[in-house]
Amino acid sequence: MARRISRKISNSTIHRLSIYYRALMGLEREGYDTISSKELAKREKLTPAQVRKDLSFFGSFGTRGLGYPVKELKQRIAEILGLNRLWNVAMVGVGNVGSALVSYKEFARQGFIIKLLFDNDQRKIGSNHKGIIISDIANMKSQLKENEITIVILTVPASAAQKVCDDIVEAGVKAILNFAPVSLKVPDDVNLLNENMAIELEHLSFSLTNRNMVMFD
Amino acid sequence: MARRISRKISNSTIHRLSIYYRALMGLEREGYDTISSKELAKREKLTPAQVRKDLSFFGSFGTRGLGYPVKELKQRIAEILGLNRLWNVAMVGVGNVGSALVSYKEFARQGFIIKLLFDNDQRKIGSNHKGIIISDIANMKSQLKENEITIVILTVPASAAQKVCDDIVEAGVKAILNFAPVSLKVPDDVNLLNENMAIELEHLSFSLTNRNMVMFD
DNA sequence: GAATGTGAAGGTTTTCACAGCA
DNA sequence: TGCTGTGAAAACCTTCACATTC
Repeated sequence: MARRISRKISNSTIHRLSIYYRALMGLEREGYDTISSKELAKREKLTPAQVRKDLSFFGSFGTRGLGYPVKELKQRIAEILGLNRLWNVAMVGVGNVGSALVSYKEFARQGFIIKLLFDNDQRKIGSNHKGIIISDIANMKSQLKENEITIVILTVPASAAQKVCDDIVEAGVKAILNFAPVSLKVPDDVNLLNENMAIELEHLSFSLTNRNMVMFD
Repeated sequence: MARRISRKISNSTIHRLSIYYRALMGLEREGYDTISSKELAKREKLTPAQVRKDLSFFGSFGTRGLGYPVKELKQRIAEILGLNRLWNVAMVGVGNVGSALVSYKEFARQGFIIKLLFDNDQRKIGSNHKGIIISDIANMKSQLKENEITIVILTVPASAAQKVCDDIVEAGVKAILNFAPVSLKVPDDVNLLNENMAIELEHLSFSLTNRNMVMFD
């Protein structure tokens, strides 16, 4: 029986779990059977203690003196992250970003299956995009329910995002990945994550601009 | 004269600066002249103390009893983030993700101008993509230098990423936004940020899977 | 009165360091 | 011996609370 998690796991730990998972996929391909926290940390530019602490929240997967079994640890992290199953995903807004993400291989590889596409542009509705017919956003609510969609990727313009988001919430969806550059209001039981690629670039421009942080006064 | 920053600013603070910046753009459009930390925090689901503390690292921009002047604060944050100028950006790898990002409006709006596109696919090289000719990746190093590119967005397949990254570093570029799902090695003076949209989805699937975190043993 | 700016307190995350086990 | 697992310490980040200013 899977052990329940008894404390709040930090976002950083969850994020690193995804990083370990990818590293383990690579290690498996490279033929490793076991991996030490030291080596795993080195590859991902973390500390060995960090790796061990992160994993220890979920159980004891390693062997003292040896390290962690690559295949089993990978499988165990997949379980923790919920990747040992398929997730029905819908994409709302099939513009630039949306249409690129439909064919983003990394999603399908981890079990995120894009089942439905929605847009409000009459020219797009009914057309086939990478094997999926684009539906009218007017029918979204019922279709999200019928198709048991559990995750929505929101890629509509900022101005439309809150209204569309409200409909998604009303359809009972509890997880939204929002690409619109706007802060959305959702009930407490809905998981909303914001993704904004411009913000990452801004982080880079900050670093370049403030390259020499010198003591001044 | 711009005050130099005397301590290490945390990544979370930098990230929130981008959030404040977007909020201030909205407030300006809505006609606000001043905004209190309380109101700004409410809009972005933060605490007033957090807002004030973040801003205080960079100076005193507010007026006691009144709040912060929207226009000036926005301008000041733009300076801090390095958004009061243009950045020459190159995109390396014009596949699904890359080609979508070329027309991502949010980049140009913040001054990130995509000047060059590179790919290694002979069928793509020479073709015009949204007004930019796709160049042969074989000529990348010299062209990055000639065009004074300061930021590179890397959207090549994982298997090619490290080699391409090495060339980018050799061309003297100090900031890379990497979309390949692989951990890249760069020298200490190069700013590397990883962006992986699947990891965000995995965070959501973790939350859905571990929805009821119950004390157990 | 209202809201900033900021030391100090409180909380969270990371790192240390070592006991315990293969 | 080598490496995990983990309390305790250290570092870091957020919130509190209040003196200060408009």
